[in-house]
Amino acid sequence: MARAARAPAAPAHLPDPLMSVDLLTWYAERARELPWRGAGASPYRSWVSEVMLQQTRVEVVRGYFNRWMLALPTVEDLANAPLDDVLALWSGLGYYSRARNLHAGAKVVVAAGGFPTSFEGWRALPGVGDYIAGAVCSIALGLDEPAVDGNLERVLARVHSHPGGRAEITALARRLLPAGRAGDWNQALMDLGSSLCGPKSARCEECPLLAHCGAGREGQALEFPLKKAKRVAPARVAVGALLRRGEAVLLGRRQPQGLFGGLFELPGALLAEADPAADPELHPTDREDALRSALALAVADGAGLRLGVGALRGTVDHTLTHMRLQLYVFEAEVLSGAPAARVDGPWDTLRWILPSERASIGLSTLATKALDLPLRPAQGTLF
DNA sequence: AATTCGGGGTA
DNA sequence: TACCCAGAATT
Repeated sequence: MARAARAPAAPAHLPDPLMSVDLLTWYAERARELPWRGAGASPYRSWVSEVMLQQTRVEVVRGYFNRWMLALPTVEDLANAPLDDVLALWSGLGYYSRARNLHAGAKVVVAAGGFPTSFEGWRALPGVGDYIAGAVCSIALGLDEPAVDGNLERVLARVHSHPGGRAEITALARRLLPAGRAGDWNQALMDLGSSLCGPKSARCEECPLLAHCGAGREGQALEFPLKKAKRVAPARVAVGALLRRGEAVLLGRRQPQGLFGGLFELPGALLAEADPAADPELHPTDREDALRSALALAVADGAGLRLGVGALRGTVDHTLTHMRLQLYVFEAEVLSGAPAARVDGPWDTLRWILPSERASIGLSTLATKALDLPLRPAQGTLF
């Protein structure tokens, strides 16, 4: 259902301040145990965890967070690490600008001689928006700041019978916030949103806020907040070349901004939506020939290599938020030239990568799938 | 205000 | 399939 064109801005229900007492009581008994909570809390750990948790589920983050802290236990370690190492630790987590911004932010913090001590200070760091600034300030610094993520927006929209919207819900959160307990209060609502008050199910009878909740008492919890209609992701076609030199494979490192920025991938190209080879009506044989041509052109242009494109090794289907990708991976050989990145090309570096180096470079899940395409039957995989 | 950024769990 | 997840930056 699309957000109403003239949604009422005012909440249809205002809870009393005692709501926070019931919420904190509930939280004291059943807070989730997480590596960045309790004795594990610090500005650095809180910051890293919040960045990792952006649009990413808690259970996925646990493993990444623990590995990260073993490799980069302090902000100085992060600031001094090469970006390739940082992206290697982030590989598979997605939204790679988060890692690039975190790395850049660590350099800012170290240069400044320490972490910011105010909301505005945190908010000025790259990759830190209103939510993360509020979360770190309330949880790690004890400041009275709201931190409205998807959980807070959903729970508080229901409590107030309000259509939602980050700015308006933040204002409502601020007036309920119990002084001195903002960190616990924010996290309590996050836990509540992840356990009882979900997007598609609300177990209101178990909820400590039911007596305070406008939508819950009306049996209308799932009607709030209003949802926005989203468009379907278009299908796109991409090509990649598998070039081998002994055990090594030639990979390109994408320029450090935009899609998969700073990550390594098979040399190739994302075809334009209007490319004839992307026509779903095209005969498979004609398509393969068109893709071979597109691949040879892309690698000649971006890597300075003249290729002989051979057999289709396989295809990889991969879904991103805003597009569905089908990657065609071709075996290929270098007919002439040496790998050379172009300043304005898609890659800033081209490098022959050995299997043993795989864990030390940034790889998207898409690139990992491409590298893991099976060799000819009974020969295993490449790496 | 919309779009661009990944990937996966869940129904 | 279609959501949507401890969102931020860009246009």
